[in-house]
Amino acid sequence: MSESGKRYKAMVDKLKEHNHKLTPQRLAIIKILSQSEGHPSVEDIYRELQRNFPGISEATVYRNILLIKSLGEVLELGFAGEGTRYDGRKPHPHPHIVCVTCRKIIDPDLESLNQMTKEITQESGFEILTYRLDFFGICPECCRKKE
Amino acid sequence: MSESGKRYKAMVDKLKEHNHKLTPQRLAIIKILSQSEGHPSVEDIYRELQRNFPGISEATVYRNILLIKSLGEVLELGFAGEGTRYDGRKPHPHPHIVCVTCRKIIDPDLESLNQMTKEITQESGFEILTYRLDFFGICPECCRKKE
DNA sequence: CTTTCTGCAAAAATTTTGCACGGAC
DNA sequence: GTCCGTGCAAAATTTTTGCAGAAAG
Repeated sequence: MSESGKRYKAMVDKLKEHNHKLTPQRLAIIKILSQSEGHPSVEDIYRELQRNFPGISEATVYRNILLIKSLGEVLELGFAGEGTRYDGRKPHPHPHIVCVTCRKIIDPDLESLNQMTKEITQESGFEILTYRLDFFGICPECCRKKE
Repeated sequence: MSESGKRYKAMVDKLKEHNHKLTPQRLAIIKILSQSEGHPSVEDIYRELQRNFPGISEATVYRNILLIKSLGEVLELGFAGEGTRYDGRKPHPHPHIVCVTCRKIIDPDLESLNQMTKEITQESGFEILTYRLDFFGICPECCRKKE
């Protein structure tokens, strides 16, 4: 099964497990979340849905994302200056690299992260629950085009 | 001179350098930005200002923060779920630790960061321009209260 | 004096909520 | 049949914009 297929199934299972109904709108939303590589906004998801659900309401998108978020199946990414965006493919915290030119987002592996979390815990005395790490830069493709 | 005094002066200089007028409202806003340790929101700044400027407008706060941001003298921190917050004391990127209980934000020192940026550059081929790193957890004070 | 800045109010833009109907189970 | 979920509209937020008058330089 494809990666997005697995994510879709995991979300459906989580909904069933918590006795939430599987409405067509709800399923369509999790399908988009499980497939979108571009970290879509509510507005993106709403527009995408309108192709198959002409009468769908924005409130439905907001309410379902709220629900899916409460189940821990989507990662919410607030950016200053633009609306909140969502990652349903990898719902657990992970670093991103965002190309400021083409807005592409890549998920790198980072050895140093566990080390860093330890350092933070020791220095601050906080009980660290989660984190958010984004690098912003220009991707190799856009670097080439610049010249 | 105090740290906040230096920041205040740096912001005033930057305003002069770019031929922006030094209105009382503007000066009051940069004074708050240079002194606030709590990473205030626009709303926080607006309320604070009302003590000395009863008739001040929210639009003035928004417009001035936009200006100061364009001069690179304040760091904008967008969080999903709550409004944008600002750091005028350290306008260049640095890590934060956010207490999810009392919303306090503190600035830790982190040795591992340069190392990490190198790792990212090598792995991704991106030209890294900036980053954003926030840890979320429960601060020592709130940990204690919980029990 | 000139140009920018401010306050006010209206307008956008974004997210939440109340309510009655409809559909999943 | 029973609830939960949806669509719609209104409300609550948050941020931006237009304009006339005020004030900094």
